[in-house]
Amino acid sequence: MPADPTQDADSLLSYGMKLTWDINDPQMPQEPTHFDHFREWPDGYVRFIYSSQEKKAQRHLSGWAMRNTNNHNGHILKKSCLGVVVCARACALQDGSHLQLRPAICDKARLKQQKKVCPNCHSALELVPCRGHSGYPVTNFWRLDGNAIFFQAKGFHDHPKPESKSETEARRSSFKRQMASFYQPQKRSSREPEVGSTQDCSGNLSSMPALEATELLEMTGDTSFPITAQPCPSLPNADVHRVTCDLATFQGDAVLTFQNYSNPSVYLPRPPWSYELADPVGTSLSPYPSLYKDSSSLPDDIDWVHLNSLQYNVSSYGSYERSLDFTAKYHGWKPTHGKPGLEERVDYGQRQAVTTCPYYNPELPCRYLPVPPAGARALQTVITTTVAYQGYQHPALKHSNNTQEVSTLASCTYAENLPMPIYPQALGPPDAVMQAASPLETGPVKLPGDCQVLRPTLAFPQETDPSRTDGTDAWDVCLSGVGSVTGYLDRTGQPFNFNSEDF
DNA sequence: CTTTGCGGGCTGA
DNA sequence: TCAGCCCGCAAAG
Repeated sequence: MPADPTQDADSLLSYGMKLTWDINDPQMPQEPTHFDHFREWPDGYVRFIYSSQEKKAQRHLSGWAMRNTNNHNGHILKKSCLGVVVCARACALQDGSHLQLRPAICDKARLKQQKKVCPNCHSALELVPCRGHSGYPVTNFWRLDGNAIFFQAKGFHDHPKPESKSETEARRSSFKRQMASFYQPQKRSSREPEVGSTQDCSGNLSSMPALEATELLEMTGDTSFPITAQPCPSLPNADVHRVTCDLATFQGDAVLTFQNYSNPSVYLPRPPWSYELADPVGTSLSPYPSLYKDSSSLPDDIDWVHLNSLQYNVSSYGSYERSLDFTAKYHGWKPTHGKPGLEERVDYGQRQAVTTCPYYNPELPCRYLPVPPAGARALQTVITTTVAYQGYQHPALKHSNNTQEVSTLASCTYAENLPMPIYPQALGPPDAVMQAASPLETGPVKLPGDCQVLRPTLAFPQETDPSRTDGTDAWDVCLSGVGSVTGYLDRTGQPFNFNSEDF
């Protein structure tokens, strides 16, 4: 492999993170010579510097539903996260996924949106607010300065990703096309090709046939509902690595998510869990083929029942993700939590330590651990170990000879927003980039786009609630088993996100 | 109609 | 003073 400057350890930092600046500085770094690649899903206390020519940066786009917030500073655009809209009953969709709608940005539209019902179970919708910034919504700041657009994010999103804007738009347009074809069947023999031809590798679209279009109309009255809201993992290069999201292969799940949130009118605090890949020994290749279980056998698998309670957002990625979860167990996924404010001081590579909750470990009781002493935090580090998943092929990939796709998925073990500065050399063909992300790598490997595994400490205001200090709630969370844990995990986000970001 | 950005104004720390 | 948030307005799609 030719030398790639971005393989340097310190290149793991975004260009924006390499420089010392704050969005509020009187003087920003002048005339940056390098820019970061646009990140659709920034998460954490990150800074990026985009080219002022970057269209998405110009539009201050984000995958997260960010609304404008007045900070009384005309030079700095501030946006805060609206969270995600979910089914209050957390019903499982046909494919096992859950609704994760994009909150309408406009207040009025959002109120209308919340008055609607889940298209799947007709129960109420619930807005899960973002509280990832010391109890407040995550905020994003944009500042145009010279030839650069400076971006700074504060806080870690403590909820699943909503549909991205592009996904929402794609779904709506697809829905409209489907409607057109549905009511004009004589002109179009089948609407399937319409769905299949959709560019967006989204569960929303791939599962459209799960419900009849007329049914959708009756249930929703408009086109604002995705059939499944969990964005399907797509690959960094949608053209080369497009994978059909085979959600239909996932039938065996009985995940009772969100069961602690049955009242749609109350936004119950969520346990301060986050997940971090703590892989003390897991750098070796996993014996995956022997571990992977076909989805058809899973419901009868007791081990799987246990694993299922540990897994992270099982719904969207189907059996593929279940295998990842299986791997996660073997490689020490740790739920973590933190306290408000601490992350303020943390930058990439210095994310604070986290407390491990051993509930994923069948040998240990499930306990909510209190905030650890600062010293303990200091001992913890971000793990950027590559975990080998390549033994398993996503069902959608089984028919492909492109094993590179598998390694692409398998290698995605890095924190979301893994900073990747954009140097001219780094803008090569995606294939080359992905090859660089071989699971055989022993060190951190950059990935284009956003891959999310490491979850830094989250900040929750309720963590200071005295009623929680005895861990009772945590017991509830843990011992309610599959439901609560995965429910929160669902809300927390997806560790394996492969967002289709343009290259 | 919705999104987006702007800005006035209020509140609490 | 700062941050968060509510509101209304206007432009744009």
